[in-house]
Amino acid sequence: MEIDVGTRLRQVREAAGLSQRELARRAGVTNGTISLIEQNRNSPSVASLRKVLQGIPMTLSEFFSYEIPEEEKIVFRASELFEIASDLQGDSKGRISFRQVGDAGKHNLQILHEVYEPGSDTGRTMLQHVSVEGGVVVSGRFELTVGEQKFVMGPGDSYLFDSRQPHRFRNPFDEPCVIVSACTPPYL
Amino acid sequence: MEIDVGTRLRQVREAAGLSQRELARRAGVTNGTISLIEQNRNSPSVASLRKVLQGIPMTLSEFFSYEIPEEEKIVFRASELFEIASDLQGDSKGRISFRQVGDAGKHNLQILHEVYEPGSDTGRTMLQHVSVEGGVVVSGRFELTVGEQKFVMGPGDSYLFDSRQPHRFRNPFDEPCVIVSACTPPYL
DNA sequence: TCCTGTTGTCGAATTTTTTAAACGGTAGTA
DNA sequence: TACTACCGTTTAAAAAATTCGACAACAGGA
Repeated sequence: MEIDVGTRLRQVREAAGLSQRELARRAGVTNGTISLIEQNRNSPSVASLRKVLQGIPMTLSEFFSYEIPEEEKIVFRASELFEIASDLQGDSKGRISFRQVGDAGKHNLQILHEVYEPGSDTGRTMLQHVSVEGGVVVSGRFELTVGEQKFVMGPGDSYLFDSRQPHRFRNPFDEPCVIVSACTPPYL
Repeated sequence: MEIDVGTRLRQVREAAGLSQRELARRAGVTNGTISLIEQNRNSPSVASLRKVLQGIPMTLSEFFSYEIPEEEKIVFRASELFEIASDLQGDSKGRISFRQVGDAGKHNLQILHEVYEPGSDTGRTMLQHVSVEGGVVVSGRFELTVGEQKFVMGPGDSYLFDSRQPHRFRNPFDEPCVIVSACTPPYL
């Protein structure tokens, strides 16, 4: 369940030791606005909430990161891994398989069993998303491009980088490549 | 720097493979609203943005998590994986090897190449930490205990759970077991 | 070609948020 | 007791977001 925005704002404002008026002054809104938001009498626009949080200061992402734990399925058999959309192969000849462990969104951790067939390629338009990702090569070889850099990876080799850097996976070799990767937060 | 809300929404909507109307239907808003937001002609209220994201689905926190990139070492050769302290084997006979990819702390994502020799065990005092962890069995078998539940895992099987639940890894079989696992935030 | 369904955009009316200014309450000081 | 300074709340007008309905563009099928 999610706590309401008003209560959350009151929490963070008070944690910052600010009065409604003081925060309003720093944020460039009126104190009335903050009062109404905290009472959940209106739902702030993103624009104004952003301004308000700049007065704390706090990012929108931090503001909204409050969740509760829960029980879930734990073990997923080899056959139960969920094949996620891989229509991103673009101009690639070989197939790419992305099989996901469990519900990545719920846990904020995405673990994939990836198979790159010979000739496969995530495409010339580089991937980019807001995550951190890494992996270990289980078998085969592949070519990893991150930003301007190219790497050829083999069994036991591994990588870890900020996914905001443009990246691309390609298997120009003649044997399939198997990787176990992790990504947080998940990339759909 | 931050990308604008409209562009971001368009990104995630298209990544989800939804049209404006389809997303609108799922979210319970009108397509016009989504059109205007994506053009940055208005700044959605938190209430409506939340509704829209539920149609994706995506949390507000995820939606707003985009920040600035950085340069780092990316690739770690098989020989470069760092063996982290494994004095937790307790009463275990076989050795456990935890080899970490890169600097887990920096990226908030810990990826391990783990080898459980026959007879190895993380110990009777169950592990517990504030993380989410998951992994895929590359070869061999092992026994996973989470809370009250016990699982025997084989090649291709995987797991994903909240590490606050007490857990234990054990290899009572007569062949080594290799796992690639991920944990966020890292568990030292 | 026409028909049908879909796409994203746009204008006018409606609804909601934001502002600006006032209100009552509390605490400290003289 | 006043006075001052601050607190959070409230109200009516102004501003902005949302809806509703229509529009043009495009694609596929008959």
